[in-house]
Amino acid sequence: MEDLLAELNPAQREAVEAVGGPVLILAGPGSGKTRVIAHRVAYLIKVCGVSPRHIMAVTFTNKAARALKERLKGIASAALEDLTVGTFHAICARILRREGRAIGIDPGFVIYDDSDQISLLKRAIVEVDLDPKQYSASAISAAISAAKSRLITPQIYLDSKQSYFEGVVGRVYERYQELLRLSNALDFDDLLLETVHLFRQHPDVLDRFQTRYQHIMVDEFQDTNVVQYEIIKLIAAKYRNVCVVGDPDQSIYSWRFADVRNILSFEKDYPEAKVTLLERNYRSTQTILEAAAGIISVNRQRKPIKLWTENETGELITVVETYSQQEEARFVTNEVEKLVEQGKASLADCAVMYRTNAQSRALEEAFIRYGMSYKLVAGTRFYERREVKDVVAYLRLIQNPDDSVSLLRVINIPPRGLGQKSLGELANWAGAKEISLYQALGLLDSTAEDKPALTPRALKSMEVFYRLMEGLIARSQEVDLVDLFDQMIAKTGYKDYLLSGTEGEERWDNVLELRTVAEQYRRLPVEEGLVAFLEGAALVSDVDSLDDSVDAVTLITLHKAKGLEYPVVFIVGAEEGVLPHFRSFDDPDQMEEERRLCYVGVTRAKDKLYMVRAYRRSLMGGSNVNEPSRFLKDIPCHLICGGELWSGEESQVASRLYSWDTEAEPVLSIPELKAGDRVRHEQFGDGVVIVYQALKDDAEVVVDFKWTGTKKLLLSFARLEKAA
DNA sequence: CGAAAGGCTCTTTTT
DNA sequence: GAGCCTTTCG
Repeated sequence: MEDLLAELNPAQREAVEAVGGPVLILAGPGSGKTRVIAHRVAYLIKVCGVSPRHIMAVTFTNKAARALKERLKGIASAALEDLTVGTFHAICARILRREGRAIGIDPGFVIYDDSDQISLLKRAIVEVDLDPKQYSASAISAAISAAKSRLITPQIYLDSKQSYFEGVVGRVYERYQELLRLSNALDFDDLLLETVHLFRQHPDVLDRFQTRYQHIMVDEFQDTNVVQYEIIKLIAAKYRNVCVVGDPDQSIYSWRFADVRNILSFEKDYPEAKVTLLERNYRSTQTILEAAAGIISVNRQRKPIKLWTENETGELITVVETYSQQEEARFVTNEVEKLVEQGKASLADCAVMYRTNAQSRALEEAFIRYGMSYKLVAGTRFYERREVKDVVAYLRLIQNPDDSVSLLRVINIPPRGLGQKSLGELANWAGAKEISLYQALGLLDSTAEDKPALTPRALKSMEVFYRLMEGLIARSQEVDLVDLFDQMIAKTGYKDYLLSGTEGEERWDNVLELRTVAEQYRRLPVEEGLVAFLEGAALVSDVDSLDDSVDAVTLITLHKAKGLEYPVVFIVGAEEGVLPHFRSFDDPDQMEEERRLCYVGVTRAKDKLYMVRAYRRSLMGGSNVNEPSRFLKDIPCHLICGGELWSGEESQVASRLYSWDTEAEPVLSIPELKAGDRVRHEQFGDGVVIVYQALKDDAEVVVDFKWTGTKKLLLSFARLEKAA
């Protein structure tokens, strides 16, 4: 047990040993925070003799939860099955499955993701007689989510409405919750919110959890919201052994209603809290750390944490400007190739980070063309693909037939002749009776008095569908998850349906991949397996599926990169409008968050950092010329390497190192040209101008060269001569 | 009713 | 540029 502490520095040690009472750990990037959490749990178990079942550790992602458990296996061999480790959402889902009945939640509830939520909201909007064209479901969704994140129920919302729009939101919110209840479904926010309701309304239940979880730890505390903090406060109220770990400088989820002020609240709610600072960085070079400090120090509102390291100075930061996003991507692949050839890094050592998902496209194309393997974290997420959602919807329906979003999704897939009209009629009929759609289907042949106005054909079709589902539900009691999966596919004819459509093979492969996931749940009792499988499908994040064993370059958003580290990091799109994103221009608080986001990216790098920008970038169809990111200017000059220009090896597109001293671009003689002119290039030979586009002080031309094909060139750099 | 085509809007970050 | 929605035609 001594060696548990021997590997730690004094500050880390202090944090590990402070197991009685509240603790606030402010941990800078790379300061061994994950290590501290793991050692703290091990210390509780091995040294303090605390049973694992009395410990709860909340992580930000499922992957972090797995990593923590993995790490613990190495340190503490005790029985870890009883240890509670997971995200807030996963832990709350579990609590509600066991105890939700007390507040009227059926344990078979399904979890609605964003798109499920949007479809249900659209229905709610229509049902409260509002025009869905006038009110966007996503705007209302954001408002509702904001309300839920502040523990505001529809009643409270309506009672305190201050504007017409809030009145609208309130009405939709109210109906939306009713529809959720009818579908026996909870959305992401509900998982948290209902847990609070459960605890508040049933002190006896809360007491059981308080007694169970005598030690609580929360990672990434700066990114918790008010509801999450409330859950922690409720459970920790009895023993007050609560340890939160966070870094205000890495708070990047305020748009998801995370509230850094929770850190201040913590100090107020637990005045006796011990505060520990972890400031020694073990990850990055001096150079990288200094650059990070330069960037973050501009923020006004922050607790000064001063990071230091004994690591070596390391290499300078490479700041590069390329011509376009394609060139940017090519620069990255070229550079990675070079690093690999020189034996400086493996593919897996390298990560490319960007602000928006849309940026991944150009990168992906370059990697494919270059033949370099990469792993994209996200893209069209697996569970968001149409075919995967269809299959999941069928399975959800088997588990919980009341799930109306899933029912509407699949009732006409494959086509069963049930269009909007019939389904609208069914929905109205069910709505009037306040029953779920599935219940309505079950009543179709039995009700004598009021029948929905359906054509005999539609009626017949619905009955067939109902019997199909009844059959599958019956089967689900007898067979295991994989058998159920196969029978569902067979009985619904989904395979043939998929294969007859476009990209059928590819889509079918995805279904098979989903089946492979289902196999992991095969040994569980059927019902349990189905629930676990569906819960997994609802709560996975992209980072969770990041496979460390594959040798490939990682492409990832800055947000998702939080908590990760790589020897080599490329931050691309270092431009005004991209990073910082233009949506944050008019709000200083948001701008500070963009800066933190940049800081998070920079501090992911261990040895070598590249900051890349494109002179020209196409966004939403159009093409923009952006200034370099303001964050680049906050990196001290002496940390940036100057020297060679970067230009693509295949095309002579103008690219150059961004230089701070010379804002003015080198002035070369620019020949006056127009489309159709004959030109000569030193290297490419003779050609004809196809496209001429004037820019501010320059022009972009596309030239068709006789020998080398079409090239896009920037006039000021291309040294084109006008030929006679 | 359903498939296909055309028009529309909205594009930040995600458990 | 993409997905979603509506319209149109078979």
